[in-house]
Amino acid sequence: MELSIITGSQVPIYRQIKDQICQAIANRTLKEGEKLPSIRSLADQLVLNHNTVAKAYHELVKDGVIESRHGRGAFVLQQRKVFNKAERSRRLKQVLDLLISEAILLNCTPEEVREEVEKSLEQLHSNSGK
Amino acid sequence: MELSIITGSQVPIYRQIKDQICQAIANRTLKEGEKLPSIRSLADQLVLNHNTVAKAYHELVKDGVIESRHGRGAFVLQQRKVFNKAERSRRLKQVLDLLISEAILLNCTPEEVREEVEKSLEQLHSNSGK
DNA sequence: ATTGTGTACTGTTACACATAGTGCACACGG
DNA sequence: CCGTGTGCACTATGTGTAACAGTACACAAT
Repeated sequence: MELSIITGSQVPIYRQIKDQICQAIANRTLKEGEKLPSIRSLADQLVLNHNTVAKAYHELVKDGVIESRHGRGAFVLQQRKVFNKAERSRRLKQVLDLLISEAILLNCTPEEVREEVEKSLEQLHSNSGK
Repeated sequence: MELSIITGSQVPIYRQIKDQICQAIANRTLKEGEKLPSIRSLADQLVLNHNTVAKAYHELVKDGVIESRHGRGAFVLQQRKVFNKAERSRRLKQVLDLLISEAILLNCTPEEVREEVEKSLEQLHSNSGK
């Protein structure tokens, strides 16, 4: 597990941790059932307060990505939480509203947005090939 | 100009104003050169503090969408600021990173993301048909 | 018992959002 | 010139979130 944190970013640190762990699971860098670094050791490694890492882990538990066992550690869930179609659609739409606002502001064509979306979607391909 | 503000939303009010004005320009509800409602009148209408509306207008000026003339009011710019391709790509990517993180978390397929993107992109079609 | 772990608090600092209020400068119409 | 409408700039306050600092506790493995 090697995470990189950008402190100057607008993205909160706990969110960066959360995102990178999700990506690591998608990449199979972290496998199902595998143990995550402990809250304190990851906090030491990243030179952060342990509460910040704990918040990221707590969000991942809430989202059904990992499981934390008191006194033992945190583990990638074998069975990923299944969001129903409506929930997925709702949560994607929240982010897509931001995307559309930005596209209007930048005067992008729909084609250009599609092109950029395709570029970014490549990160999903590795996950779908399981 | 009829804007609707959702106070309970996670989206800041000034951002909602900014987005809706951008959309109105894209929809041709607001035409180039047209005068926007004054900061104070819009604040009264939406029952907000004038500073909040002023912040939204200031962001729009910064982004080259509108122009504000001291003592006269704010106007939609005739000549929209032109962002170069690299800048557009960079700013889109910031939002797309969020989208990908959410897609990984929700276990979406690339196809499902494309589908949702297409739904949202319909808001851009009206703009491209100028 | 000791160590490593997650959990749960209390404080504190910093920043963003929003409100409230005031004063000032500019533009326009009487 | 004067009043009104406007944008601009500033201070101050309250609220919420992010992050840090520190502490205490409960559980698990050895």
